[in-house]
Amino acid sequence: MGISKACDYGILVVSFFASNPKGYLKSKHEIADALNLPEEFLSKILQQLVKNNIVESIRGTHGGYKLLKSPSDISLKSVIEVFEGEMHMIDCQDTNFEDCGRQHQCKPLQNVMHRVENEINQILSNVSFKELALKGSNGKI
Amino acid sequence: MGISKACDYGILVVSFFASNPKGYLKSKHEIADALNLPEEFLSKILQQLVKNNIVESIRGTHGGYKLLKSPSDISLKSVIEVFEGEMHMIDCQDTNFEDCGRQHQCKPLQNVMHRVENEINQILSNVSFKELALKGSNGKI
DNA sequence: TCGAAAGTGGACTCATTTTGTCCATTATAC
DNA sequence: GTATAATGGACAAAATGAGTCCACTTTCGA
Repeated sequence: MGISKACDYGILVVSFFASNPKGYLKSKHEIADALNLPEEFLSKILQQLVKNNIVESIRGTHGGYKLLKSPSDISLKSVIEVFEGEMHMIDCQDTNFEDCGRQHQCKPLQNVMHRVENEINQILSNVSFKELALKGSNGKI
Repeated sequence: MGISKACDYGILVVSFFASNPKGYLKSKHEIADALNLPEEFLSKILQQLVKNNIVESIRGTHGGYKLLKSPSDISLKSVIEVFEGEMHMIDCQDTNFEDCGRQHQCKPLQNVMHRVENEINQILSNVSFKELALKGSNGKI
């Protein structure tokens, strides 16, 4: 249980924007520099954040990226799901259990697991990037 | 976010024992059969459960595995940690941030993340295998 | 005491995913 | 038009996950 590096970096990036004034625009290169991330990998991460309407991209000279929403409107859950997809404690999401050959044995297990998933999702929904903003002046120490 | 197959199977195995009478002893082969799991892979899973004092193994003819503790004394958290280790939302557990080159930027991020980790651990601790036992007679449908 | 049943553990394979990199293309400002 | 910057596809190396194989040890029972 844990998140991928991509997701980790993604959270860091959003948190970086969140700790700066509204509309703060930075190029991929500047972000990579500020956060010490591999630039080309960061590229992919930013693209995913753009696709998922968390970050906006501006092309051309003086282009870059900025937040599309207010930090308080971005939940930790929403950013994690960009990179990890929806949380599923257990693999088997079958409603028909013929496939796994376990018939209905895991049904009660699933019920509890789904309850746990919901509880965890609740926690992640309730953390916003207002809270996750890097403290310190302009996100720099 | 999710658990590995090994962990999934591990939970299933413990839940299988939990749904049977105290002292219920089954061989690897029988368990693999009952739960439709690859036998040699199950072997590794059982070994880890043994190492972590969740399951007891008995060697030799008429040997097998059985629970070491009462289902109500085995938490979901304890079994997940056998296979996934301690939950760490984020990779960086450094107290000195020189390594990642991000200085103290992720410090506040870490604080929130650790709070989230604790909350999730709380949830997983509060689910026991008494609750996770397969319903139905003797765990069979 | 020997053989069958059963757990142990190391080495190994194979596929998938993760973590990147490279670069040609497109868009924009000056 | 040229410099700057994002886009996206292809590629590659490394790590991880899932599972297998097998030689070994332990124990029971005939």
